[in-house]
Parts: sequence; structure tokens; C-alpha cells
Amino acid sequence: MATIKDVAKKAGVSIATVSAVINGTRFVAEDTRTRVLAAVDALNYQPNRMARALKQKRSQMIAHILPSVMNPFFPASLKGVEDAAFAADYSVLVCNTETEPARIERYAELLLETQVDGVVITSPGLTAIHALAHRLDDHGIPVVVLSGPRSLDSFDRVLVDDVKSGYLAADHVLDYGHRRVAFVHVRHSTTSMHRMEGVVQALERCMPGKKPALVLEVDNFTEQEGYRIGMNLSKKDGLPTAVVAANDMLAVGISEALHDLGISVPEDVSLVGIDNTMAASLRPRLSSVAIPAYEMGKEAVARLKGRMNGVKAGEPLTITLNPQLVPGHSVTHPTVRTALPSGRGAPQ
Amino acid sequence: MATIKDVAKKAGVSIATVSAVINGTRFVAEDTRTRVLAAVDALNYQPNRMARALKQKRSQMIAHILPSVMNPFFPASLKGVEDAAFAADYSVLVCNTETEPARIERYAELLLETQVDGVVITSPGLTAIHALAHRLDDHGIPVVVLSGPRSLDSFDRVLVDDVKSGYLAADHVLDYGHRRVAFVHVRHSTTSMHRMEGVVQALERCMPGKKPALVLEVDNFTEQEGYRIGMNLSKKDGLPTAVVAANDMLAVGISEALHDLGISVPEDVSLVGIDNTMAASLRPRLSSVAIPAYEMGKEAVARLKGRMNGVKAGEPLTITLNPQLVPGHSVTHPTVRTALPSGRGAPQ
DNA sequence: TTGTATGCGTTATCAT
DNA sequence: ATGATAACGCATACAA
Repeated sequence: MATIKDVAKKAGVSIATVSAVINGTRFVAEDTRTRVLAAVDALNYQPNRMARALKQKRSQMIAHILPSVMNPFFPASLKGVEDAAFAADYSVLVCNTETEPARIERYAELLLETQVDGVVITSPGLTAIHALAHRLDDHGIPVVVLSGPRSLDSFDRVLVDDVKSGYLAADHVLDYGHRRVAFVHVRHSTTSMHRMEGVVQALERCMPGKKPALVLEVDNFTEQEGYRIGMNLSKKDGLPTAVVAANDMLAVGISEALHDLGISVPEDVSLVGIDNTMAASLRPRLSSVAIPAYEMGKEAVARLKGRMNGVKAGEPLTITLNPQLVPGHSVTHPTVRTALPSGRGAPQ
Repeated sequence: MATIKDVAKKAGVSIATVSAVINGTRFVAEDTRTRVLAAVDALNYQPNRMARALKQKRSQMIAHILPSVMNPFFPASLKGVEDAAFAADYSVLVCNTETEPARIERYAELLLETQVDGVVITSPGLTAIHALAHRLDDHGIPVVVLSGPRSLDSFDRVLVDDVKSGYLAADHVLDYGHRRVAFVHVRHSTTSMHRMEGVVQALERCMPGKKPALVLEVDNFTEQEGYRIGMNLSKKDGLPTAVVAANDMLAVGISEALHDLGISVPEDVSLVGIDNTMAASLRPRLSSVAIPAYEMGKEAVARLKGRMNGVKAGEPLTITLNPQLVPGHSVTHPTVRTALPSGRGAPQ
């Protein structure tokens, strides 16, 4: 690889001049400039980012920490992050934590060693994540939280209104006349908690003082957990007429379980998801609440850029984007047979 | 950030000694070693990777070039790459090209500037990709091709037997008695071409000399294209009894189109995908041929490590992994009405 | 308008 | 067994 020295020699100038023409950091006569550029071209010179980073103490790299690249929500936000970073000449380091504390801690070290300029964190609020965020912050590395736990409130955040997401989902089935609505909640997830809150609000508004939503708990946002709870859906107080799942992957699992139980969607049970990541692949198409993951990724990097370019201090900024209901075909009116014990005609 | 100098001062030794104890690069007395480690601990010292990279000419970073993070196949391989890289203390730079030549070219520059130690390329065989691969190679940067075009045959490759994938998919429906089999092919994709070849082989073996598969062409591996072709499935020679899609995303789109047309899977038409990425979310569960994307990612990094540690020259190595049929519920026996006028009982 | 020289934080060579 | 010091490739303060 040609170095700046080679270019300088070939162009018959000093390395300072070469640096100047490359970075436009000071005036340089037109003819020398062209000589330099010619040399650059001839030698196929590429500035060494490591050297530059060392000198400038900026690596032009950001990291994106995410719990799992297999949940389709994250590739979407990752793409947003990558697009924005690419446009701003930053590289993106992916850090897949699988929510394992050991990996998170290891990544904390790594990112510090790598001198990344900023970090976008998407993750449930594990203590390891809190430690990581604060550790980065202590070293002056900007952190933006994307759709994370509300407890990370001393950082810039790009959030979506989770309460509203839950509200929209529940409201949708209520609109269709459902009154026995179940919510499938993920334990220890603040996101899920907020979504549940929205569900509860919608029910309360629709039927003041009435029995609240039926809540079923699972351990994480996976299809497997959805399947598991789906198989047990009728165990507790009998089958609900509508189910709101804390996310789409759960909904997929639930749908599968219902299918295996011979219960059909939406004829017997209506189903709504949140995230709108898998809607198209479910038959019938899943009604879901879309979260603008891609935009959130872009926005997160925009914030990061702000902080990296000097806006050191100042109040933490929170941007909240809006979820949006995307109706599919998994919700319909409750049928007589599931509503009442009497006369079960097949209302075809 | 504390530097090696600070540590040296605090421990009352030279920086050479500190470096030695950190890297285990030479003997150092037990007591000084402990003093150094104490200082490291006290100052929370983290070696600067940029400086190290500059000196050693190795950045401990690899890049993963992929066409789109939204197709679930790629997150799977990305995870394999990331896992293996993480275990070997390498960071992963994601380079999402969207198969846009401009982005690919820009990434070529970037990777050279960043001095990545190796690159895993997953991509269709665009000329920009060829250029990138050879350019990296010219600079001595190891390249491993993961499931890419066969034309990149001067590089190490981790492939899957695409012909066999197609064969397995077709064989599956043939086993069920289907004789009118359509293949949905993606134009300009060598992967799709090989899969088609497998389909053709299976048909030829099953019905020598008979009319080959019905081939329908689309422009890329997306659900949208699948939907489009699905709506036109019966246009050409009438409805086939079974459809093999070049990948799962296409299958999802096809399934959706069929649903919209009132044609049910598998009662009216059997459907098989390839990749096994979305099987679980389709109802009925999609029968598909699994590609070991995760293992391929791991294997690719293993090869990369080999090349990065000295195995400079030598024949390009190709590893071929095996696809595997994963039956779902989207395939069944052809029904009388779609099959032949004469007597085929509905077996079971 | 351009060149010289220093230092960024490491590793590695050469001494001692 | 350990210390000085040069060099990695670049940006930049200071000279000229």
C-alpha cells in the first residue's frame, strides 16, 4: 500500500502538502494540487484510517449493539443505522449480544479498545447493558438508545410510544366488538410492559370498570414462547375472542399453536401482533402495529452525529416516533359460538 | 483514557515491559508482572487498537459484505460470521450493499482504507463484486466467498450444493406423486440457476424424456416478485400441481397470491421453498430445503483465519455443505381434479 | 503558498 | 530480566 510519503515523493512536495490537498485543510496552489492528485491516482493511494484515527482520536466507526440479529425488527433498525452511517462516512461494527452478560461485557472492552466514536444501543435493560452504557459515557463516547428500556434516561433516546402501540392493537380488536381480550406479555421487558399498559388503557376506556385484559406471561419474544403459550391459551378462564401479542414473533408462534389445536384465525380467535415484521408471511396476513425501525435507526445515527460533532453536553434528547396500525386479515368480528355458551351455529 | 505510558510510570517500569506482560511476548519477573497488572487494573487501562493496528498492520477487523440484511438468510450467516469472529477476537464490519454498484465501490475503498484483515463476501456475481474481490486480493487481503457466484473461483469458498437443493425440493413433490411441477427462477442469479438445474435433474430422473419443469421467471428473491408471479401462475399452460420456489421469500409471496386467488395450499397446489428461513411463519408450515447459513458463516471465518495466519498462497479451497429437506405441511398428494382424468385415488 | 518536525499509542529491535 | 528508542502513517503547529 502506498503511503502519503510515496505520494509526496512522486509529486515532489512535502507530506504536509499532500495531506492538505486530500483533506482540503489549507490552500494549495492549483498546479501543485493537480500534481498531487495525479500522484495519488498513479499510486492508487488510500489514506490509512488507522493512522488517521490514532492521530485524530476519531476512528470514524460506530457500533450497533443489538440483542439478536434473528428477530426481524433488528435487521430493520440495523439497516437504518447502516444507511445513515454510510452516508456520513462511518463504518458500523455489529455487536450481537444474545443478551448474554458475558458477551456484553466483552463488547464493552472491545468498543473502548477500538475507540469507536459512538454507539447505538438496542437492548433490553439488563444490568450489563446499563454498565456498558455508563462506561462508554464515562469515556466520553456518545451513546444513543434505540427503543431500549426507559431506565436509560440519561442518554439520548429514539423511542417509539410503546403504550400507544399496545393501545392501537387493543383498540383495533375492540373496534371489531371483542370484549374478551388477552395480552401475551414478556416478563421483565419494559417494552412489553408499556404495550400492556396501552392494552389496559384501551380496555378501560372501552369498558370502564370492567374486568381488565387477560394477561399471559412468557419469558421472551420468540416464536417458541408464542407456541408454548398458544397451546395453553384456553387453560386460563377459557379461550379469549382476541389475542394481542407483545410482538410479531410471539404472534407467529401463537398462530401456529392455534392451528395445531384446530382453532382458526380469525374465525375462532382474532390475533394482533406488534412490530409488523412478519405480517406478510402469515396466512391469514397478520394485523399488526408497525414500528418504524428503519427510521429509528437513521434517527439514532443523526443524534449520534450531533453529539460526536461537539454537542458534548446538554440535556439528553428523546425523540418519540409513532407506531401505526397495519390491518391484515387476522382480525374479524367475534363469532357467536365463542362469545356465548348457547347456540353455536357455524356463522360462515 | 490511560495509555501504556501511564501504566509504565505507575508501575515504575518501562513501556516495553508493560507491553511484554500484556502480550506475553517475553519473560518478565513475577513481581514486576504483578506490579504491572496492578497498575493496569488501577488505571483501567485498555490498549488502543488503532495504535496497535498501525504498528502491526493488522486491524483485528473483518468485513462482511452482504446484499441485504432484510432477507432472513443473511442475518443467519451474519450471526455465524459474528460468532466465529467474536471468539477469535475479531470485530465485524457490516457492509450492506443492496447490490448497488455505487455502494459496493464505495465499500471497496472503505475496506482498503480501514485495513480490514479479511472479508467474507456474500453476494450475487455483479461485476462490481468481482472488481472488489480482486482489488482486495491484489492488496493481499484474504477473501472468502460465502454462497456466492461460482465465477469467483479463484477464492476460498464456502458453498452449498445448490443443484442438490433444487433436486431435494423437486424430489419431495415428485415423491408425493406430482408430475406437473413449476420452478420459479430468478433471472441472472447463478444460485437460482443451479437450483433449477437440480429440479430439472430430479424430473428427468423421475420421468425420463418427458416434458421438463415449467419455468417461471422473476427478477429477484423478494416476496413482491413471488406475489407477482403467483398471480400469474395459471396463465402459462394452466396451474401446475406443485411449485418449487427458488427461495422462501418467493414462496411466501406465491402463497399469498394463491390465497388471494382462492387457491389453497396444499390442497390445490403444493409448494416448496428453499432456505428454510420462514417456514415456521407460514400457515401451513412451508416445506423447504434448509441451507446451513449459520454454519457457513462460521466456516467462512475459519477459512479466513487460516489465510490471515500465514497460509498466504495455495490452491483456493472450496467447502461444500449439504442442504437438507425440512418437510412442512405445504406439500401433499396431488388431487384428482388437478392431476389426471384417470383414476388416482387420494391415498390416505 | 509550502516545508519541517513532533506526536498520537503501540510493538519490536537493540542494548544493557 | 528490563530499558531506550525507532517506526508505523498520518495531521498539525510552527517556520519560512
